[in-house]
Formats: sequence, structure tokens, C-alpha cells
Amino acid sequence: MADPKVYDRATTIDAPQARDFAQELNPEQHAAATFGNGPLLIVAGAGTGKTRTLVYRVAHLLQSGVSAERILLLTFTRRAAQEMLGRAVQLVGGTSRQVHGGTFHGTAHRLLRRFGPAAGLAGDFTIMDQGDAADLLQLSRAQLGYGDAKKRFPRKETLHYVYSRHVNTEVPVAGILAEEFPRFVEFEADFARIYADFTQRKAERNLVDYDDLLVFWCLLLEHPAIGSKIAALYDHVLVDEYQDTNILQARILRGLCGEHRNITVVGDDAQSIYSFRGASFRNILEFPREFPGTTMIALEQNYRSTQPILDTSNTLISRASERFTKNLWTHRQGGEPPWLVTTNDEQQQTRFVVERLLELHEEGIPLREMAVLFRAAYMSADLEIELTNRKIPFEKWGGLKFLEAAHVKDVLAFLRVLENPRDEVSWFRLLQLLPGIGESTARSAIAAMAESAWALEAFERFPPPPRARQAHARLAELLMQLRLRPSGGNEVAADITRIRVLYDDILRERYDRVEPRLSDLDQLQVIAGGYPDRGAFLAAIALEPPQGTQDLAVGGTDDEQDALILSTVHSAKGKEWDAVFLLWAVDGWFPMARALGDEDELEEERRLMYVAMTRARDHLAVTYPLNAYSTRRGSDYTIDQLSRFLDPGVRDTMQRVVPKFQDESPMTVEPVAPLDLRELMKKRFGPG
DNA sequence: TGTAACTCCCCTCCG
DNA sequence: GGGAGTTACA
Repeated sequence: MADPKVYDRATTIDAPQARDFAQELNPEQHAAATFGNGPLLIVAGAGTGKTRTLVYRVAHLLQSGVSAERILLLTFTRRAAQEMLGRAVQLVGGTSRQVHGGTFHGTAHRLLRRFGPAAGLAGDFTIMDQGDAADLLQLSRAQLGYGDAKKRFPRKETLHYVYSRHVNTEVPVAGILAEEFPRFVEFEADFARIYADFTQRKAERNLVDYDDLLVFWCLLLEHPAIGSKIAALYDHVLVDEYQDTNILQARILRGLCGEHRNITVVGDDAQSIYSFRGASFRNILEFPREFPGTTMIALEQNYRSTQPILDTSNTLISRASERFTKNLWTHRQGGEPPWLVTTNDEQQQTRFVVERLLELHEEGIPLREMAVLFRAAYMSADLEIELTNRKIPFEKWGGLKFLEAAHVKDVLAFLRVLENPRDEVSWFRLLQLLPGIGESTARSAIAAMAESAWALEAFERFPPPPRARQAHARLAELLMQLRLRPSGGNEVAADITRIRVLYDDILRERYDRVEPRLSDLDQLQVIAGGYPDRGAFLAAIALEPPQGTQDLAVGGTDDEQDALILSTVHSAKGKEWDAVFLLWAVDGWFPMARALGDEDELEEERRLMYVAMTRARDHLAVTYPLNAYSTRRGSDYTIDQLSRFLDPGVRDTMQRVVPKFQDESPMTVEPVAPLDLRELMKKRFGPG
């Protein structure tokens, strides 16, 4: 399918210097990197040089004359794609700069902007995040009259979850309800009505949610004319983290590579941790069936961890009920067994982590080479306070995102109605910010606009209730002004400045502690300054939301700053550190309580713990407190048991550690600052 | 009838 | 903190 001229260009312009990869890779890695055409499955355990192999494979393709822009590299995060492409550049020269790389969603977005219009999808669509989609479902739900009467009707989040699951797994709604929400089976017909309305609303309002991005990409590929055009863009497709893809993504790959079959996927079934997004580790096993004639290469030599750490991880994962990859091995003998640390309570757990990490820091490990991992973002609250008190810099990954804060969404709503006046969800949010306007006035204003082809003038003409007259006039004036000035030329930040003239007063009125929120908005302006126009800015923040404070930092000098990493296990995927602390290894925390009743979910929690442990190079400490404070009970209580994954066999590979300070004063707890969520938010979102 | 203020309850993981 | 549900007030 490929145009041969493309090859000429690549070889003449780029002339990459030949390198002998055989000396830089082990035999399996080398075989994978230099594999020729056809489907290739690389089963790569944790720390086996998976990224390295992919990088070399890209380099190899470039060296053998494949043109850079005809390679597509699909990764789990945009960051991962950039990192890999950067490394490939170093290997073979400047060519891989034009390699297309990114997430499935990001790539879908790019292709839909280009090919969507030919298939009836307006090019200027707005991307909705998960919260927006749920809000829109809520509008459908209310419109259809489910709002009031039925008490037990599912919440908007549930409606969205079921919808998304249906789309990503291709399991019928009835099946999902029967399996996961038996109490809602009676509403099946209602689900169908709401989803039909939701779909129509999205179409009429020119809105696209995360699931649509994938579905539309898939449908485009299956369209006779357009599909072959898109497929013809690429000669080679490489997919990282394949164990975390779902059926829909597999279908996309089939459409993309059905013709040339030059597809390379890399994954590890033992690290599949995204089933809540419809991913299944079985996907990777289906791959050879999907692409007959697949060559399979396994990477099992681990270059990351010491043997004792691998012993513990291997034992842990050996308990998995279904498992396809073999044990990992390493030449890195020596090192001490992972610590299993018992503490009296959370405060002591915190104290242990802080003292131990300072100890390791003294020994020469930079803070940035250490990480504290946990099952859910809120589980690090106590530690964050202590680190703040002790002035130990840290960076948090995962958890509540900047963009999910209410005041940030408020400001974005202004921008979004300017970008897409049909964005009903944003109108609904925006209008209710005005004093005197509530749900029903907002609804009728939106209805009035819908009747007038969503012209801003229709909003201006809309008669507000007397109480809201002034606010309505100010908003209408602002929107008209902002619309007049053509967006572009780095003026999104200027837009936000003008929006804040109106909004900051509203913010002061609504919230009690305004300073951290105002500085969030400052941050938002800084981010906005980096984008050429409103559309690019809105799409970018939907697809690549800033993950932690570092992503928000002004300038790029912060790489030099030495900061401890705090991360959810999910956000730690693909990373590694010299020392790793794993908190709350307690039944009910890890595994989480809600997974205890379900075999599959328990298996995923086990894989999650495996991912956590295999992040460590030299030091691993797993902690569990014996007592916890329950806000519900308002008192301390005894934790029933250590995480069930740390059974006697696993414990045999670890060493038991009881922090010294516990013996000294077993009942005395060091004074700890009270939990102050606002301070935490300030720390998280504030400047610097 | 619609808005605002109040209460109670629940907190997962991510593009 | 925030959403859902309820009540008090204009």
C-alpha cells in the first residue's frame, strides 16, 4: 500500500548512521527490535527493557528505510510516547521527530479532526471529559422525567459507567446490568431511552466524549472509502502496554493494520490493571488469533530489581489464578529482602516512611529516586501533611485532578461556550453561576437558544428573572465581546483575564477560602498561555490533563528540583525508583474493600500490588498499620488482617521490621498536625 | 414556582 | 470537598 517514493525520501534526507544493535541488546530484545514485517507480539515482564526494545525497534525501522511519518507509536500516556521518540532520535539522528506518537485517544482526536468532516462529524467538535458526559446524561435523565419519581433510579455516574463499559467491551447493556448491577435490571428499557437521547444530544450539540473518540475512529476505519485512506497513512504500527487495551482498541488496530499487518504489540498480562476501563488481559492472548502468523518473543531477564525483590514479586504473582508469563530473573544478586514493616497506626507508618527515606537520602539516594505508592490517592493524606511540616519536597501523581476542581471547570465553561455555543453542559454550568439563576431558568434559557440556532444574541434577548438581570447583562456583554475578537495568537490567557473580571467576584461569593482557588486560576492562565488558540487549549487539557504540580510549573527548570514522588499505583505504571514504599498493605485498603467479593477484581488487585513491588530497584518496604482511625465510627479500631496477598509464602521472602521508635514508646504517638484538606489543596494546586 | 441554604452521605484507579 | 436530597424563603 505504501508509496515507494516515501522510502526514497527517508533514506536520502535522513541517512541514519548504521549501528550494531546486537551489542546493545540481549538476544531476545535484539530479535524483537530487528524483526521484519508482519505481526509481532512481545511479552515483556516488568523491568525487562520493554521500552528500550520498542525504542530500538523504531530506530531499526528508520534505519531500514521506513519513513518516520509512516510509523505510528501508540502508548498509554503522551509522556511515554515523547520519551520513547526522544530516545529513538538519539539512536539514529533527527528522523523520529516525525514519528506519530501518542495515546489512542489523542491519535483518534487528530484523525477525527482531519477525516471526521467527510463522515458528517463537524470538525470543531468539543471533547467532553467523564464528568461532562455524566452531566449530559443527567440532562437526558431529567428531560425524560426520571429526575423525581423513582427513588432508586441509578445516578448519573452509574449511567455513564454502564454506557462506557458497553461501548468499550461490546457487552450488551442488559448483560452489564445483570452482571454488575442486578438491582437496576428492571430499568433496562430506561437505560436504552436515556442512551438514545444522550447520543442524539451529543450529535446536535457537536460534543464528543472519550468513548466516542475511539468509536468514531473505529467506524471511520470500517468505512470503505475513508478507512483505507487512514490505514494507508501508516506502514508500521507499534503499541505499548497492550495488556491494558480493550476490545474496541483491538478492533481499531485490526482496521488500521488489516492490510499490511505490520503491527508490533508489547505487554505483560501480569501487569494488566485497567479493567475498569474495559481492558482485559485476555486481549493480549487473543492477539495471535486476531493476527494469524504472529511471531511471539518473550523478555524475561529483569534489569531493574535485585533478586530478593524479584523473589517476593515472583512469589506474589505466582498465586494468580490465570497467568501466562514466566518468572523474572536477574543477574543483580545481593541486596536485602524487602521489608515488611508493622506500625501501630497511620501516624507511625508516616513516621517510619519519613525517617527511612531521610536515612536513604543520607546514604546518597536523591529524593526523586524514591517513591511512596498507595492504592488510592487519599491514602497519602497523613504523609503529605508530615512531609509539608518537615519541609520535604514532594510531587504527587494521580488522584483528584486540577481540572476537576469546581472553580477551574467554571472558568473552562466560559471558554467552551465561546468555542462551541451548542455546548449545553457548559451553558448549564455557566448560567447557574449567576446569582438568581437556578436549574429551571438555566434550562429555559438553553431551550430559547436551541430554538434560535444557538446564537449568542438569543441569550442576550432571553428575559432573566428580575433578581438576575444585572448578572445576565454582564455575562451577555462579556460573551459578545470575547466572541468578536477572533481567537488565536496566544490570546486564551487574555480571554481568561477578562472572564475573571466577572468570575472572581462569583468565586469570592461562593467559596470561603478563595486564595488557593484564585491561584489555581492563575495556573490555568499560565497553562493557557502555552497554546495557540482556544480550541487547541480545550482539546489538550481534555486529552492530557496535567497530572501533578510539576506539569503546572512555570518554566521547565523544575527537573532539577529534588522531590519525593507520591503516586497511586496506577500512575506509577512504567516507572521505576531506587527505593519504593508501599503503604497500607491491609485487607480493605489493598486489596480495596469493594474488590473483596469478586474473584476477578481480587486478581486485578493482586496484579496491581505486583506492579507496585516491581517498581523498586534496590529497596522495597511494605508497611501495614495495626490500627486505623475511622471517621465513620469516630474512633480507632483494630485492623483485621494484613493484605491477603502477603501470605506466609510471600512473607518468607521478606524481612519483618518493627520500627525502633515503636518499642521506645508503644502507646505514645508523636503530635501530628490535624488534617487540613484546604491546606493540602493549596499545596497541591498552589504556585511552586 | 424557583432559588438558596441546609443536611446527610460517600468517597478508586484514568484518557 | 462535593453531590443528592430536603426544607425554608422570596
